[in-house]
Amino acid sequence: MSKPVTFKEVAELAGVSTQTVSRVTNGGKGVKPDTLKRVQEAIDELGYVPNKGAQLLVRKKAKIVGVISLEMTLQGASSIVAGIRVESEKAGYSMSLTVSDSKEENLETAIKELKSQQVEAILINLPVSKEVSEKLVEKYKRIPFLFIDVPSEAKVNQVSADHYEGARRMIELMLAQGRRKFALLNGPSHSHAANLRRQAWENEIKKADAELIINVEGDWSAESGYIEATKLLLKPQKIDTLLVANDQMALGALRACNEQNIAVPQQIAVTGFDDTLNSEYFNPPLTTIRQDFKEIGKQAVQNILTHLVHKEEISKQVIPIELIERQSTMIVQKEANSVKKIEDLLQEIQRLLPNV
Amino acid sequence: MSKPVTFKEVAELAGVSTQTVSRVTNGGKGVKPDTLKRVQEAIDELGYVPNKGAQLLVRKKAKIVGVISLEMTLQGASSIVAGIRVESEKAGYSMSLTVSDSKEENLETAIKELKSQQVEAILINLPVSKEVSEKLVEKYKRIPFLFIDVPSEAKVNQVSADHYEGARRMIELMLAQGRRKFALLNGPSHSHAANLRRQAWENEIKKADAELIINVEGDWSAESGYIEATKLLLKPQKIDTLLVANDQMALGALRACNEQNIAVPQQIAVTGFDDTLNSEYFNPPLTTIRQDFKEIGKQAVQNILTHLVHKEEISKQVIPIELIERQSTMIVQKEANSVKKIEDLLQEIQRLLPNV
DNA sequence: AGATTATTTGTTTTCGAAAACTTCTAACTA
DNA sequence: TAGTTAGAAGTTTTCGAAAACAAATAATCT
Repeated sequence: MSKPVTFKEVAELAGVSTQTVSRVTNGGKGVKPDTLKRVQEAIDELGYVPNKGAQLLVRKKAKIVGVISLEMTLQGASSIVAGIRVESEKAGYSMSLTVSDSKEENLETAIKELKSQQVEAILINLPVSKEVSEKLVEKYKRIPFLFIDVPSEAKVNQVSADHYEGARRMIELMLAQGRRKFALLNGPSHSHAANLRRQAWENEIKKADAELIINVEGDWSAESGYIEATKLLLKPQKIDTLLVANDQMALGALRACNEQNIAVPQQIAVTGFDDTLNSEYFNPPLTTIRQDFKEIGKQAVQNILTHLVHKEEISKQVIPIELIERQSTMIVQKEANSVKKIEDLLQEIQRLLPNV
Repeated sequence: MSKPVTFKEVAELAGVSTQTVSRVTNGGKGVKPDTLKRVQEAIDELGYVPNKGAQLLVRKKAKIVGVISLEMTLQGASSIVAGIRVESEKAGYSMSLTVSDSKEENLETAIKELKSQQVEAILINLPVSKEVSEKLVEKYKRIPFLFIDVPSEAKVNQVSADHYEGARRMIELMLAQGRRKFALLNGPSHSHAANLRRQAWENEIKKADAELIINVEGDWSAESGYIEATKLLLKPQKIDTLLVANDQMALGALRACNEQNIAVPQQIAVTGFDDTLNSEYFNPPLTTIRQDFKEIGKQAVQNILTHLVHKEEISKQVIPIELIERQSTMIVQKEANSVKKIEDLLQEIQRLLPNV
């Protein structure tokens, strides 16, 4: 039942030497069409597949890129990894994925795991500080690293989305709409991306001499968005804009607004960040910043592979973002069907009257 | 810069034989504490990591489970894989992940890739028909398979959520609320899970002698939910319940209702399926069926590993589901703050009046 | 003490595939 | 026609780690 088919069995069945089998599995160069066909048939017949371990052992180049990522249930992380996978395959590389968190100890375990697979490079897709990133590069200098969303000051290969510019463009739009009273719902402060967004917002608010009324922090989850938004909406100080650091928290925030009968965007505008698959269908659809996750993954692979060949300087790349304006901030819309809406509202009032 | 450190260098540095190094890396049984320490230091000093390829080659057992999954950007798929990963690790196995779609040709490529890594078993986490699943098991009989969400008639190892029962419980709840006019927004018909849910709904509607007014199909995405729901809401026949086959489509459907000023749940109740992370924060929060994805992954691993040892009969397991009732279907709530709500509605009407 | 048993370490062989090298045959050139 | 060359296939060696086997040393028992 077990015992995988090997080389020799194929060679025997086809009546050739093992080396000829090897030639066939590696493209069939220098093998007569006749023999090639015979060997191919033997391979199919026996269901032979070359043993990766043996190949890995004997070849100097493994053609594998290693990836260390956050838990893949997170939207952004998994999209980036998907981009990496596709681009690696295009380049003739396979991808080996390890899941870890940002704890240095776990990161090192993950690196060792990948090293043991003889990967040619390691892409790190989780929040890492400047210090840790530089330390890792120094410690494992036999293998090139590339970091996604590491502080730009870090002297390491990196690809990042333009968080600062994205956040800046968002608040620029809000200011242009005449909004002045801001609440910020930031990401966790250990995240570099979250800090950039926060900085952009704080700087722009100061520059515009607008009011930063509330400044809180969630953990990226819809739940935390809901909890924090609920709390801040209950405070006496009134705001006109709620800037949220990602779409999931924004979903929770929208829910909180709805529960407290606060009209979005009429009373408060709410914005997100990421443009996840669903934010177009939130109630109301969410104004947000699109990060092209797949592009980030793609560039990460391309950069590290050229680095493997040319071994140049440190490469730092920033992927542009895009502002997506939707109804959660659109105030100046003509409401063509207002009559119908008023009718509906009256109906709703009628329904509620018995309760009073 | 490249050239990984090997065995011998460590042995030389520590002044022992290579076999002793091997003993140390494998737990250090039967090595004097003194020697062990010396070898460990040499390992750390050189940054030695055993070559997985060589290990794979020489050991008969690889201790790897292979997983073939849909693109990981999908909520459910990635949660299942996360469950598999955690459980494999607990059992001392590593997990090798390959992404594929349901095309037989791509599936076979994925299987070969995993076989080449000497995996001990293959878990398939994507929709596969009875025929294809049985064919694969027959063709690759040297390696045990387990399918997640394959038709239960298929004579293969399987773990599935109880889709039929989940859908049945959902419509049972709706009928108990006195709802009679149903619209179904199903998943794609090539999906086994989608078919089970549809069957449950159709059967129960017939049994209860309720009306099945509309019956359409989406592709699981929020976008398709929005498009299909918009179309069906514009039809002249009125419905009181919209059963949607997953949460993402339900999100799109909720958006469609909102755009057309249809109150959920007062005018139409909307239900989902899956209980994704966010559906608790939809507007309104979504009544849905919770599938415990991590549990599915966990059971899949446990079943296939016991199968490896005992090699018994085919194992078929069904994971129970849970009905989560939220506001998208709750009609009988006391509206304590009706006065406040009416005030808000009047305000909204005032705002709209200039447009008329 | 002598013999038996454990403990610790070393030596040899093995795994499967491919690279490096070799041999054989057929084709082409002068 | 002999000699050179290219194409096709075979043989040998190699990769790194671990298993199988063997030996040497230390510990225990009678």
